[in-house]
Amino acid sequence: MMKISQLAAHSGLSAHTLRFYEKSGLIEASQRTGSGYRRYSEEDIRRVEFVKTARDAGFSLDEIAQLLSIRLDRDQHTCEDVTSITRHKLEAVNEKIAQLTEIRESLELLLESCDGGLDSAVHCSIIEALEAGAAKTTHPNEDQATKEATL
Amino acid sequence: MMKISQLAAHSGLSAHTLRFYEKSGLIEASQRTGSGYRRYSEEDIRRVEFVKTARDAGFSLDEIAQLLSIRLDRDQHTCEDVTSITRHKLEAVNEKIAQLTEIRESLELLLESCDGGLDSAVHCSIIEALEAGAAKTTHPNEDQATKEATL
DNA sequence: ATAAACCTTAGAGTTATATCAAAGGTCAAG
DNA sequence: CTTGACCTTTGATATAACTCTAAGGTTTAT
Repeated sequence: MMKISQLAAHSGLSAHTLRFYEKSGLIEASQRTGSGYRRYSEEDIRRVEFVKTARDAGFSLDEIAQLLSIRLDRDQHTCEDVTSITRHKLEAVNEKIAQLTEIRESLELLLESCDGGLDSAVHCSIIEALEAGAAKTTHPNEDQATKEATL
Repeated sequence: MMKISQLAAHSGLSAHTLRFYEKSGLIEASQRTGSGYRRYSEEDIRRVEFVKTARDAGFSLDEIAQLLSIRLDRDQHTCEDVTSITRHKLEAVNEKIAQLTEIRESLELLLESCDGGLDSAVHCSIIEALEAGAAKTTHPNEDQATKEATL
């Protein structure tokens, strides 16, 4: 039976974060000492490790909550339930990467245009490019591009 | 001289956002009507366009504030000042992309391991992988990986 | 003249994920 | 028995960039 600081050291999550995850309904300490200290059982610890692993894999706390409820009640769920969450996550990640890649291209274009020298910025081509509205490198998707995939 | 809603339509930023940018010190309406309505001059409008373009290029509002102050006082700054901001941004974007790419790999690995069928998740290999601690695909960089590039 | 559409402000709320602070109770060692 | 490390709770703070609300004043068109 671990105390919270031991579990923190063991899991790589801070005691603060463990309490926060508990408040969020992700984990719990199945026992308390008489004075109210949390005691984590082996099972509790495995759950915390699951959360940590899922977090490292990129899942949000909400998604982890879904995965946990599947884990706790496996025979009422299908593999498809799990892959669905994972696929959606993967799509969101891919979308975010695509956005950032566009931004990277914008920035690289800006940098290419400017020597970066130590002389005055009076004719700095980056400033000029931003004044000329040179943001969108390629995609002219004004449609409903406001998706913004929160990730 | 435009009113705020006209500038909103023109710039693609909402009137709310324009007021928010003003409060943040990025832009202003150089005049007001007797009743207090904002009136934007051509110069004001160019500044708003600059902000919008820079935002679309991926700069944060803080970074845009820096760029604006350079733009307003070009001969007191060098191209290096501008490229420095841009390079740092590019580095942050690259780091974020690298993180997301690792996450993508984790997710793809998880998906590969699971058929995603409609049968019970009792033996779902994704759940099992998360229980086994299969998060980190490659990089074992435990060092100071807590950089977390806010972007 | 009245209704619709527009404008103003200050300030609160949102999202996600923590992180910290305050005020105090508990435990182990010397 | 005291000191220091640890634990508890509630609730505030942080980040970034909005987004919205409330309560009210203005403009324009019919």
